[in-house]
Amino acid sequence: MLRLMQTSHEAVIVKKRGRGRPPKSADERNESMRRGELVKVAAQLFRQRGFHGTSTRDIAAAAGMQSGSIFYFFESKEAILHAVMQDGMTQAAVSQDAALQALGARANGVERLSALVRNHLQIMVGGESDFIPVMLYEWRLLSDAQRMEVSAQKDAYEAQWMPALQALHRTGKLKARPEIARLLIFGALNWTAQWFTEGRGLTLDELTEQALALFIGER
Amino acid sequence: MLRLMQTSHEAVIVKKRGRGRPPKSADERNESMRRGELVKVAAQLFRQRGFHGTSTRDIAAAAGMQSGSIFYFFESKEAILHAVMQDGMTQAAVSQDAALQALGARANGVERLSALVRNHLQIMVGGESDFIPVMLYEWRLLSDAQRMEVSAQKDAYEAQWMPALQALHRTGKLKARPEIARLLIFGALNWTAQWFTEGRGLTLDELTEQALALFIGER
DNA sequence: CCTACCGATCGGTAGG
DNA sequence: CCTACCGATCGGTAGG
Repeated sequence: MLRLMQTSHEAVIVKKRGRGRPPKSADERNESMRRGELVKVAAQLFRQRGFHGTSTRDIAAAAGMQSGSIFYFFESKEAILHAVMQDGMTQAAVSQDAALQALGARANGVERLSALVRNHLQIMVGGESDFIPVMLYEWRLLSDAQRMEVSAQKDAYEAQWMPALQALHRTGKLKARPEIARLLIFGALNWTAQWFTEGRGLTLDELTEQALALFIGER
Repeated sequence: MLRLMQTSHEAVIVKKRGRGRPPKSADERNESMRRGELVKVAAQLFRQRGFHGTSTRDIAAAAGMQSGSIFYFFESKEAILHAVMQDGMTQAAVSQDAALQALGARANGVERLSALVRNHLQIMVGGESDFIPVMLYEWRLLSDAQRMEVSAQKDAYEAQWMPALQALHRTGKLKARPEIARLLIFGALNWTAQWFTEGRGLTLDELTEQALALFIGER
């Protein structure tokens, strides 16, 4: 796990595939690609069957590997779950940043909340990503240290909702306290993963519209 | 599983512990009590550690039995989960009926929704029952037949919300369509199991108040 | 209900 | 990355 590198003046301990060093060689590029594929198929399986309902053999087979090979890329099954959640939160943050950027600085509270709700629903039920649903429903399986890491990403993601909610509260369109509203709203949106199927009676835009109507009485 | 009883004129097949026959003898009373205890401790463990995170040995130990003895009462681990959900829905329905009865017939939409929200939150986070949280988060682990049975109970429970939501929609206090509002509202309330801890900053009544404020702009 | 046990599966590892 | 394998755990059962 640790590699000892001898330089002219000192001994330096470098973590394999550590954060600070971008992949360089062709080998390393391939390795990180395969790793990413594993995370992706694991996310799909975890979403469909749950973490405990998916064996490491299932993941390996779905990625076209032998069962033991997974542990060349991850030190444990739990580490795969952690990676799924980290990648998912990173994706979600990127997507949310883009949605807010597209709005411009002069957007009002209704427009901002509308964009945030729409983006979050897209992630939850849009079928493009399995990461967030897994994160939400397998949360407790992480170790304390892992949970703290992902929590930090989640907190940053959710914090971006507060300006919009506070603005809406000030103008009287949101009657609940912004902090509590945030928690209840995320509940309502996250739960859609349980019942919403795209194209069955309700489109994503209509769902967004109904959610806005429920929370602030307009869209 | 089946017991053959010989009467004077015919052979009758009677299901052991079938629905139609209430327990009679002292043995049967004890047996159904022990069964109920098992369901209760299983609900606690399932809520804390999840279905897959709980072994049948854990359940047996918590009930003061040997590991094999559980299968005298239940034919499988899955059957215990099913029983947890059935008992939970039955409890929830009783509690909800009582809450609605207490209101009287002249209650308006706001009062009705308020009572329903308060009762549901009480079940979710009140600490008295572990059944509903288990039901909501381990839903997909049931077999199709089991899920259909519990679904019927759940549908009846949720149907009782519709008159209140429709009345509020008519008077313009609820802006979203009642059917979609119901789904989003249950999401918001069910999700509280993830973040709400009684007595930490927010009481159950305050939470009810905030939820009502969010959904219909008043309490 | 208990005792004693089985077969299957699972996460993970050594060595290449 | 693969092969070959291990120890632990698990749901469930036979027989009393």
